[in-house]
Amino acid sequence: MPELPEVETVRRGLAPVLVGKRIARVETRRADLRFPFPQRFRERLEGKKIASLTRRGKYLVATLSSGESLIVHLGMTGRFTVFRGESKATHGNYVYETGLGLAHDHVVLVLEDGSRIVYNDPRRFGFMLLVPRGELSEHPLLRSLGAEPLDKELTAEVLAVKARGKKANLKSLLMDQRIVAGLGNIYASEALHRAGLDPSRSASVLADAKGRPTVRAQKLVAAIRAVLNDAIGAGGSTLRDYRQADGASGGFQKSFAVYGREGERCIKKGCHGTIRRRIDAGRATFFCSRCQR
DNA sequence: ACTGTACCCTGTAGGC
DNA sequence: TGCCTACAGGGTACAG
Repeated sequence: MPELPEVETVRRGLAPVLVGKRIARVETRRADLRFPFPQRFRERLEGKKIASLTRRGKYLVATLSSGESLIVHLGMTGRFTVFRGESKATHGNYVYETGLGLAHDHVVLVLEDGSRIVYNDPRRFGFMLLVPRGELSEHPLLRSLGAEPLDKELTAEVLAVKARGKKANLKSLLMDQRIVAGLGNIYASEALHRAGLDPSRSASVLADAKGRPTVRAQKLVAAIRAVLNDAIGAGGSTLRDYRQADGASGGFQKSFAVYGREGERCIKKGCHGTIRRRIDAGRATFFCSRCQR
């Protein structure tokens, strides 16, 4: 579910509630998510202040006053919802009764101001880890992450260097978190459509014989940035599970050019192609066979 | 060193 | 209605 725009939207929703606040109490409703919770998980969070909430790729990183950082990945269906002290709150179709909780409410952070931050995750592909702050950048999960697409570090040059000599196709390249951090199945398809590139083309078209970036690489970097920024502006994309921290749906699914639009007309000006769906590396890929080359 | 497949888990949609 | 299959935003562990 959550790719970079969704994680960033959740971060922006949580930050005003969490940053500068102290965690009074932690409830865990089971022993594990994707991985077991860290040793003494609750004790290591309770009484600590949250100094900052940042994002790296699809990871959320909360820095604690104890010197440790809480790393969270939302997996496919992870969701944070904020409840500000009400005994009963309704957000869209999501109803939460304090103290009871819904199925799959796995973790509750109770802040000293009474706010409750509930982590819900039906499929449990998400996880939470605690890492000493100094070891954050060397942590195996974060260490190998590629360029942050909205920062300057993602350039056509970087993409060309990483794509050189690769057999993988463009879609797989964009999905590879070691190359670019934060793109998933939706935004890889959407970015390739914006760039006019066929997802099944070899990634090697991004570099010339000397390893210099091609025009295609420049177009692709611009398309990645644009689609991610547009999606963040719309509060992310809601297909089924994803919600913002206040329970609201995202809006970018209304602007998909290709994702989920199999059989429909291409919306690109002057192109009257039909959107196709294909399985690539086990994942559904959507594209226009006419304007994506 | 790379690549494709199976798998983790639950819910939902569609065909029969 | 119910049963069965396929599929879903994630990543990883393998086998080849």
